Amino acid sequence: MTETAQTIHDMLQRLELFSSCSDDFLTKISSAAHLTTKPKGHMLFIHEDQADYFYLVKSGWVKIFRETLDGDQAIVDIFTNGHILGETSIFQDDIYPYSAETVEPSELVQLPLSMLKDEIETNPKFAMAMLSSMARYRKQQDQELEHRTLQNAPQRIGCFLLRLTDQSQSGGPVRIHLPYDKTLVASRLGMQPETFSRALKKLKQETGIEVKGSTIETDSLDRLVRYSCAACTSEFPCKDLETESG
Amino acid sequence: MTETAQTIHDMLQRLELFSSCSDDFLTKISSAAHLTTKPKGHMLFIHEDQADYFYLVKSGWVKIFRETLDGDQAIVDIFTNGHILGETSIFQDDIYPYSAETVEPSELVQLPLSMLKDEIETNPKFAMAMLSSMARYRKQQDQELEHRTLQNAPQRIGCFLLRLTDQSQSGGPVRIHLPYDKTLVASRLGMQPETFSRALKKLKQETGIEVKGSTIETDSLDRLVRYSCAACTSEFPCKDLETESG
DNA sequence: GCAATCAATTGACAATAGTCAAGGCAAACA
DNA sequence: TGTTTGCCTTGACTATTGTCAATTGATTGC
Repeated sequence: MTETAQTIHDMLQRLELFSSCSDDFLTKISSAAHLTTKPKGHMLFIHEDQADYFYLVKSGWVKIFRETLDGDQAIVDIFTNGHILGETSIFQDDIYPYSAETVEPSELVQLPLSMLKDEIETNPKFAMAMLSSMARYRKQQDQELEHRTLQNAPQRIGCFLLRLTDQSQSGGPVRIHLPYDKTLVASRLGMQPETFSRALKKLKQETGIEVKGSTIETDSLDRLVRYSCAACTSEFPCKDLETESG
Repeated sequence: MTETAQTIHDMLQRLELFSSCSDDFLTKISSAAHLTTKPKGHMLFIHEDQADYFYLVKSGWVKIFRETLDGDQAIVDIFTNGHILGETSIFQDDIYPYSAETVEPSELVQLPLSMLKDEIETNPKFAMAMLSSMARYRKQQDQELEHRTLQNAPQRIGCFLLRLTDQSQSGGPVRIHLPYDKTLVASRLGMQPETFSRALKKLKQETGIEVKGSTIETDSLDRLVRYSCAACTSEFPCKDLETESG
């Protein structure tokens, strides 16, 4: 096994999704995989293209989105470390259901869908893990839709910030760093950049957070939680909102 | 096998999701199932309750939703004939991820989750069918989120109406009947009843549809498609938007 | 048949978010 | 160092949607 293959093997092994896979399988798929570094703005695949590979994000950020004929786009999600994307195309006649593009310089592992399909069909535990991952993702997307329905712009931003924090540690001062452009955060939350800018200002007034460029600080998350989670059906800290799948 | 069990058996057999299941399994789960008729407004289960059963809708309509402490609710989806709901709780520690309530008088089949779990773990083809169903549903929810982002109220209504039509037959006059209250359609589309009422009026002006109570008529779908699908990433007719799973 | 109830519509107004245009700021580059 | 570029902010305005209140309309039950 090459050094790269070994690296990929170790990465996969650490993912919960692949925890039920044999070492043989991991070795085989790792050998067929490619690890690449892509600059910001690289298209991984396009909506409705023929799908032969799925991707694992090693580092960086990748947005998945769809766009209308006149260039308007809706961002479905933005993934980072340990998330996979494009894998659902094996259930969609090998057609990608969305487009994917790096939004920061990113390290990506390209893996053959055919081997994933084989493994699902032959390893019941893996199929179960896959189902589990999809159910978790689905719940997350349901919540996303809920937020669009019940939360206004400042609340959606507050919720976004909270999800960037380590929710296990509460109390005490917190520093949050936006992982990518504000314009992109805006789009991820379904609003215009101008709205984002003004809504962040409002959030500052309402919760006393400090905004310095792409860093947000606050003495305590309390006020942020009270303000943002008021219009939500889940209580803070939101559980089950982590998933590897995309 | 009782007569009811036989009825349920036959229903399940006709669903794509269960097409890979043995007759033995269908007989077994049908015998453990209950077929009930519920009036409008009956709660099937509540968000975060312990989940022991999943449900199949035989007729009528069931909304799945979540609500905040102050009673605001977000409707995730509304299901009818042949759709199942509550089944994802087996991947969520046997906790229902949303609440479910009938919105029309409905015939429902209550089925034990434990047997579903067994079948997934022992029948790889069924696991695959389950994955397939979830992937399809996921794509549909992604599109729902996209619509909230890109479409305005009249367009969302137009799109909703189009999805109620038989999209294979095009051209010629069409009559569409709203399957439940306008208030509920509004909520399903993430808007207030007042907004729905005004948006429907606007849609009428823009596309020439005729609105009489809960019946909508038009000489041709052309104008409706042109107006509603302009802000969408999929072209009409939208494929892959049908699923049995919920 | 009539009251009661709930759904739906409408008007007037408020709040929220989007659009367009103009600057400001900061990182990157020559 | 100065310029360029792209991101971000701000102002002024518009559009869309929400809110509250009143009314109409339709359906149900007595």
